Amino acid sequence: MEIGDQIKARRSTLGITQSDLADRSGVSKAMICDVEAGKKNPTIRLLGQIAAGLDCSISALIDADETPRFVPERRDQQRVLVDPENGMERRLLSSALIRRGIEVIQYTYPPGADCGGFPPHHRGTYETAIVIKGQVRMEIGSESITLNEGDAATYAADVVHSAYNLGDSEAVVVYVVDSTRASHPARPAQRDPQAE
Amino acid sequence: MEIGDQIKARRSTLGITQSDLADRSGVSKAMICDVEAGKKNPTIRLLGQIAAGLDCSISALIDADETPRFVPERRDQQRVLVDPENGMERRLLSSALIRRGIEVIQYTYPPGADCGGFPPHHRGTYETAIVIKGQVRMEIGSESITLNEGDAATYAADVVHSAYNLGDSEAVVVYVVDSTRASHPARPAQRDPQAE
DNA sequence: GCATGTTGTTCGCTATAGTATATGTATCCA
DNA sequence: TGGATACATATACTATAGCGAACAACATGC
Repeated sequence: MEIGDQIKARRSTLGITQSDLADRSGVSKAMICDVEAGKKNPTIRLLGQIAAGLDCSISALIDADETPRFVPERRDQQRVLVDPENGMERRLLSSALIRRGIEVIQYTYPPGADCGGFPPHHRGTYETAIVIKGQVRMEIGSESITLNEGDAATYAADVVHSAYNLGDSEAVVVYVVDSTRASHPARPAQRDPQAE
Repeated sequence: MEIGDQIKARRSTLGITQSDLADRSGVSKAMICDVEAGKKNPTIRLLGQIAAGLDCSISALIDADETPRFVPERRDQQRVLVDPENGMERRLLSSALIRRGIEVIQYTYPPGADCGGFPPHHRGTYETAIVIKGQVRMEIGSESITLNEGDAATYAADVVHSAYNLGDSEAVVVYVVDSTRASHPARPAQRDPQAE
């Protein structure tokens, strides 16, 4: 979906005309028309004005994607990975949001398992870890913290980070990985400079 | 943080010079210099070239924010809301990501409680619901689905949506709300058109 | 019919984005 | 003292972003 189409789509859902948008954004009517038609290559400043007029972010206009509106993810249909070494289980809970740069993953750590560490993600990646069950020790770069059931933590994941099950029963942790602003974005984020 | 500073910061973390970036992006050296210094108002196309040269998305350059690198969120320190009417509990698990447009919230539904519905979020908002415990019936717009423990679902949350605890014990659901591309973005997303 | 809007498009014109090239200025190394 | 490298700045030029205003297409009305 092209950026002009995105503007046009948002404008029509708001039920406003090009003239209205011109007034609200302070951008000339002619410019609105040309940008929607893909005839002009707007500056970032102008795009910011248009986005403001549309009550949305510039990113929303740039990163247009067609995420399906409803995606059930039954437990028995989830993508599961089990480490044969230590029995650690990894479940992907949100495949639909991956293209938007967000992952939701559930880890189940067997009791006493040494689950190794994760290599650093790209710069700008953040994670939220939520301990659903058990007690885990997390090492994030130089930080180190013990989380009990119900605890959570959010951290920059661009360093080596790891979790260890401290308890004598299995531990369950849900991770929300936000790479929406990371280097080497997961999703195809660049729009091609259209030829003139 | 200004967009030029963001480019400069990412460039230096990559350890490349302005000339290198000019080569990698196909943008003139002089332009790189001026954009970094905030003296030019780049077009979206040029910004795309620069972003490609920096291996990141345009959004990453625009939505610069300083999210703290480590935020523990102990259960007894979490922001909690309890509905006196039906005993429903709401816990905010990730306050640090809110400014990035992502919320992680845990709901605890008492058995048999009618927990009402949620009004539609803004267009472009998506949610992932993960049933940690119990059995809930979810109504999302015209869709309707029963989720058991371990099930998850991702859906566009720009329609009325609600969850009902079907079981005879409490149900726990974790919601990941992604409004990174929504209208009326939660975070201050527009950059001010800087005066020339 | 022909006024009167309303929405979208095209037409000049001016300001400026963007280029290549040259110059200045540090710093570091020989 | 010279010569590399990395960054900043200045100049002259071309392409085009962005504007106001006129224009077309399609409705409505009387």
